[in-house]
Amino acid sequence: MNDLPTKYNFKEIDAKWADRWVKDNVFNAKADTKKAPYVITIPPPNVTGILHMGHALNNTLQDIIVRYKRMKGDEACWMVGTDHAGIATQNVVEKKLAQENKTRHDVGREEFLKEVWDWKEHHGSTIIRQLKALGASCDWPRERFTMDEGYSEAVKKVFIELYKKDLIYQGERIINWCPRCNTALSDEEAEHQEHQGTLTHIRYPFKDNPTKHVIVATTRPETMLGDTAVAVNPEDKRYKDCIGQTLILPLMNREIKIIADDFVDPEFGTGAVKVTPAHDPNDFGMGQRHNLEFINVMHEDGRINNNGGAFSGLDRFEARKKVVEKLKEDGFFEKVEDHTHAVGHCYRCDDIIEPYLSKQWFVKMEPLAGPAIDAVKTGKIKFHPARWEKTYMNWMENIRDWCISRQIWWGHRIPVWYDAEGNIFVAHDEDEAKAQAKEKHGKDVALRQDEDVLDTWFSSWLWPFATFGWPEKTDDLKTFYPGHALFTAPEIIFFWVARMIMAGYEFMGDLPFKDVYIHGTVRDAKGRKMSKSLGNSIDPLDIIEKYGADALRFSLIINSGQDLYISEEKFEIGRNFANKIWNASRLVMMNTEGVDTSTSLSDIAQNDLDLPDKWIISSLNTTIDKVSTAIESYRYSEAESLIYDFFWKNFCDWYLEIIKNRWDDPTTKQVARKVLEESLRIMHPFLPFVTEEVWQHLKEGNTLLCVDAWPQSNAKLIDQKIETEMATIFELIGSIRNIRAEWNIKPGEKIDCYVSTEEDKALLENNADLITSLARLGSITIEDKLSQTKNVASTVVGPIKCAIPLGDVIDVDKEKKRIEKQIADHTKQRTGIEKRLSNENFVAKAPADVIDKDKEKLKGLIDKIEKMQEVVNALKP
RNA sequence: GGGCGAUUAGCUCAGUUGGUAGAGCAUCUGACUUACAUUCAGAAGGUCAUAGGUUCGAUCCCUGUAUCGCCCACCA
Repeated sequence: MNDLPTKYNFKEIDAKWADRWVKDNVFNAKADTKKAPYVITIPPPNVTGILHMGHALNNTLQDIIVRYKRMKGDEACWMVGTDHAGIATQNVVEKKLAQENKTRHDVGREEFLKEVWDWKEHHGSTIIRQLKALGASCDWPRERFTMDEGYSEAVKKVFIELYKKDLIYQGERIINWCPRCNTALSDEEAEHQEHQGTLTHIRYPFKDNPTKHVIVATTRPETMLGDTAVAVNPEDKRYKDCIGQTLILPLMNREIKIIADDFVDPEFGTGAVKVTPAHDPNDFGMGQRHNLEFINVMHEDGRINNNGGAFSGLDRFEARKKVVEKLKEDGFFEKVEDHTHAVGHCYRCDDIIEPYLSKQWFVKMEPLAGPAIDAVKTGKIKFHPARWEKTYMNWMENIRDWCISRQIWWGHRIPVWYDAEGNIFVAHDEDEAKAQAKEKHGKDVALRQDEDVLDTWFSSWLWPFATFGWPEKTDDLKTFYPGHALFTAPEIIFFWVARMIMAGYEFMGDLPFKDVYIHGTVRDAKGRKMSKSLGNSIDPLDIIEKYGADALRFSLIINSGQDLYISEEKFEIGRNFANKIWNASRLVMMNTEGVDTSTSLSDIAQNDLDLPDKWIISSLNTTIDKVSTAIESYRYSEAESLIYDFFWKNFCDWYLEIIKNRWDDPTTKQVARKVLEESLRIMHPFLPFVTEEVWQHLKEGNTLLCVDAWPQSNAKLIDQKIETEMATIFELIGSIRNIRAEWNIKPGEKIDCYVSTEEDKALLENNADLITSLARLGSITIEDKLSQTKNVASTVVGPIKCAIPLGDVIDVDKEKKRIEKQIADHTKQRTGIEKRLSNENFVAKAPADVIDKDKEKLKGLIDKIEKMQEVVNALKP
């Protein structure tokens, strides 16, 4: 039991623990806990989702903090679940139907929804399984779905509440409409493609003087049939006098006014724009601002309707030709020129999308934004890195109303019913709506429910509290709201983060979380976003298979500064490190069998320890401190570097090498064993699988590491001086090894060292054994003055601490000059700082800690200069 | 067009309150040391994009320029 297998078999280990942790239910938080709760909520992945690198990064970050907090003794709850992802999911099922040559209209709404639910039952938990394989320590029994029963209640309640508060209204808006599919598309579904089109210039004559005209330009001439104004920039001198005058719309003979609007760019085209409020999003905006008439000239299938006069019945492209012909005939045509511009295409049938006027539901956002803005302004909610606050503020301060209705079937159906007269009844269900209608009409009337469903984000924005049972007043809600942190990608700050904050204040009266960590985007080695269509994505599941889940996690995090540029070799660092942990553990365990492990490091340190033991204990405690701080400050890659350096460089490369021939010393055994144990603890959040497996062997299966304690650092065990001294010794040994090779000194031979200060002399003398054994020398002699020989040595360590004579290599004069230059630099600094400290202005204004720091620096500089001066004085050629 | 970033070794990036530039890959040199070759010891490689400014001192703070990128809105 106490031995590790020779081979680190991550596949077996990963699978074993992923399974065991879930089975033992160790990640389930208790609502009736006495511990401090720590709560994060997962950005719910789409039910259609499969784990990609972005997920892997996002969830590893969350897992690190949640495992850390759990070990620290908090009641850690990582709320988990999936999002119904309206459009994405509907697409999957529609595609399936398409294979049978059917559309959703063929099967009908009810049957179609059954199909979607069916799909969800069979395929909806793929990503959950994958998260488990990644090692995510989510609160699995609490898993939710944004369309499960209770959650749907929450969504309805929110809609009704907002409606009652007059914060939800029905209004008109331009949406993307596909005339071929006969459906509305979201902005995400409209693919903009560069398109070689034309810009047709048309003359609009003045009513009072038909010989004069204004020229407008358009890419879609047929829309002129619905024009209700011409707009110019208010600052445009060419048109200043025309503002307010009346034009005659050609072909339709409608009187339209010239209006002034800032939207118009005087530089583009003629500086005059035809305004078609019903067929263009920008014109729609102008239409609202100027109270224009909205004339819809098109049927849903793209044919011109009766508002199009002589052109009614024509298809939109046919009409385009005919309109231009007629304009030419009637003398209103000015010219046509080529024009390349982006045109929206339907993602499904690739047909050109028509901006189309329709009725939609909206949420008034401005009243909700206030508390959410304050929360960030006052620092109650913090972004990490802080710069994202600017992005957030910029959006919040210019917030626009939120269009929440979607013309699809999969989702939360809008809880609105209409009677024959179009009266609106907002209710939880049809019965309640009927009751309302009965009250109004005094009798039973037939109602029909709104066909549309709600935007997916309208359920996601309730995630931090709806998952805990809201609107019921549950124990969960009481314990786990508000939460603590949110981890997500920058592109959904608006869609999701901002809205969750608003919902938190509106419905819970409190913020949903205190910290928002925004991580980078995962890209390929060339900087392109990873995507299926580009074929450049690296599948995290492949990496898990090939390198192990720990390797995936570790490598991702250590690369996670801003955006991550990933190629497969990047995962070697994690694989190598996990392998190193395995083998170092093996070495320690082979040599410490039967050792007493009940004594803590603090107690062991009560004994009179050797320098290397003291050093590794000090270094461990320093690392524990720094890693804890780094995790709590959301600096994960730094935390990993610290762990990596400590474990690999200090523990393995130096400490384990030093003690190689001292395994019979019981104290050393204890120290090595304990340091390994503590190292496993601090490495666990980052590499949970390998550390858990080693732990089981080390502890003979008595406890699980994932629910064991995070180590407490002991300030008494940290000795900065020892750490510096050891660094010096290591540097020296490195040099000696190098020189040995260079000068072909055989192992066991003698070498002379020269030091320049008493301190260094003592350091070397006290550790002569350590140095000779590690440098594989027979012995060293230490002379205390560099000046005693003319031909001093090649390698100088630090600011001339020690030199090794190996012939006529060093030039003492040169060495002297080098140090003198350093002294000069330091002196310059010194006078600079002195000058600053004697400046009354500075002393009066600067904060106390800045002045203290200056003073400290000054003291350090003076020390340094004095020491170096000594060295120079000693250097006599 | 609006907003926000980036520019440091051949590559990918650290560098947190301004004080003599760091890591990992890659390259080269050495080591077969019985935990690990997914190893160990070293070397080489940077006017910190550019031009100014503030400062005794700038990779760091301020301004301009260039190049690259992201988000939002998309131009009749």
